[in-house]
Amino acid sequence: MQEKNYVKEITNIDDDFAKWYTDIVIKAELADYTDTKGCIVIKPYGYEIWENIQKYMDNEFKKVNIKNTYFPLLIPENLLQKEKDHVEGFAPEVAWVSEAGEEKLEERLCIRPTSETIISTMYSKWLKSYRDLPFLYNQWCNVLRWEKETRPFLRSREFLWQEGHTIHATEKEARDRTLQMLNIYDDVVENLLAIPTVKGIKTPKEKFSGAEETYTIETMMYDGKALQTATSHYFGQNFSIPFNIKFKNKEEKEEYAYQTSWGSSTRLIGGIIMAHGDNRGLKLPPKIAPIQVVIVPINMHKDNVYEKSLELYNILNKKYRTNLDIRDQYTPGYKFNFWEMKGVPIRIEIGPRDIEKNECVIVRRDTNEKIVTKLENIDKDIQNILDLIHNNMYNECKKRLEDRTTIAYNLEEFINQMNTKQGFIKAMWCGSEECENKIKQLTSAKSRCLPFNQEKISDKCVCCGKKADKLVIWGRQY
RNA sequence: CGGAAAGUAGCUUAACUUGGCAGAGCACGUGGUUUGGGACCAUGAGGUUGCAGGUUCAAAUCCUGUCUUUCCGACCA
Repeated sequence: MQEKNYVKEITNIDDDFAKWYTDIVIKAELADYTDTKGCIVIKPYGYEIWENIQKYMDNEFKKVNIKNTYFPLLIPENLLQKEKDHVEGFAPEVAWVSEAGEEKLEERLCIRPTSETIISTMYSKWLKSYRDLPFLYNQWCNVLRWEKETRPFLRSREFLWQEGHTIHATEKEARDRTLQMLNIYDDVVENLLAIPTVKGIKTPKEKFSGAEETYTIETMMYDGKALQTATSHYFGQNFSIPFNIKFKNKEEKEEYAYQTSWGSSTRLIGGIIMAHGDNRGLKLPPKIAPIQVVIVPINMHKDNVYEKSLELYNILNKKYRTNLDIRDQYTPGYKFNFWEMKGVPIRIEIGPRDIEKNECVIVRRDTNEKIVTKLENIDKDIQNILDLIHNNMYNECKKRLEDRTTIAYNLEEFINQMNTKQGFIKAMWCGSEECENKIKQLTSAKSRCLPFNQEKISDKCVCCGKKADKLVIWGRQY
């Protein structure tokens, strides 16, 4: 039984990972290309993954008092100009509306690439007193960035995301909030998506345009490249001063607010595909899989296979997202491959042989293990196996992350390691942007973050050899 | 933005070099037989050869432009 004959029409994951990725996106019906350049349509199976992430994350936000809002898609040009770094960071990829019908607009409107500017403007209007604070708002929306090169979910011109924006009376409260939201993202990525993370702070070169500090959740994909799955920014007063977000404090003095923003996008779906997928196709973490259990009846028209399958479906569907595949035109073998490609965590096979013994066969997507079980135990077994699958998927990724994280003490080692085993490199850094640039130029790897979990592996910068006290995780990125 | 490659039915492609009826496999529709790892028989439908222009009696084929996708690099919360 050869893998090659097993899977048709999907590029081998080790031959061409990029091609494999786009094959999965299309064949598993997550998304499709459209006539609008650089923009994809997210199909029901992909959108349901997003909804499942959204549902969980939104609930976590609400637990920490975040309220949802909706701000305009269009932002007048003058607002964008107010924060210098921010405008410089985004200007090259902003799309403009300059006409409506036959009429040329007096002021151009930018299609939001992110909403700091318009939200800050409104915050400035709304804020009067320290008693009003904090403002804890989020919005689920689309944004547009005129990317030159696009890939489904990972980088498209229009994408869906959530952006949270908060203002606070004190620096400490804002800083705490920045980290609190980062921890929510960390929980989502680890416990919902089963992807281990590296948490840390970005170097000044890599931080968000206009931020004082940017915190990040970094993950490693199948090929060893890094994917930034979410970020949380502490702005200090960088926006509140130009946007005039101020309030009267207890001492009756005017003070500028302290601000945060944090975001995560449909890029998470790209992360799921690339962290977990294999040569049989997509492999979805049980907690966000649109279909958690698929029942494939065998010899459906014989005995009472159909009735038994339907019975089983009715039991399971109360508790799990279940699908009963009664398509008559496909053989069981076809369906096995089809649902594996779609990444469904558990398949149940039920045919005359099983029904005779009051059993069915449970097959795990992650290990391909077949488990025969009594029908009366099915509910309990499914829950256990879904948990096992989640943990196993997490551990597989964790193992890869550990295997492909190496330590480098000098530039020669760094280059050698990055070229032989693409992954993360732990190395000391002196703090200079020149060293970051040099490493980038020589290896195309960038600093991912200064991990919270700092170790002192040496006291010399991996690049220039000068005194260094910061540990940086480096890697090539998506 | 720089370099490269590719666009023919939903998908994979043949015909292109040397201009002369656009052909196949998969997928799809219908009827039937099947069903424990990608079934089979019969039959049917599906095309502005990415788009625009040029050369020619004649263009999928030659020329020019353009659009899109993919890959590599630059850039990029």
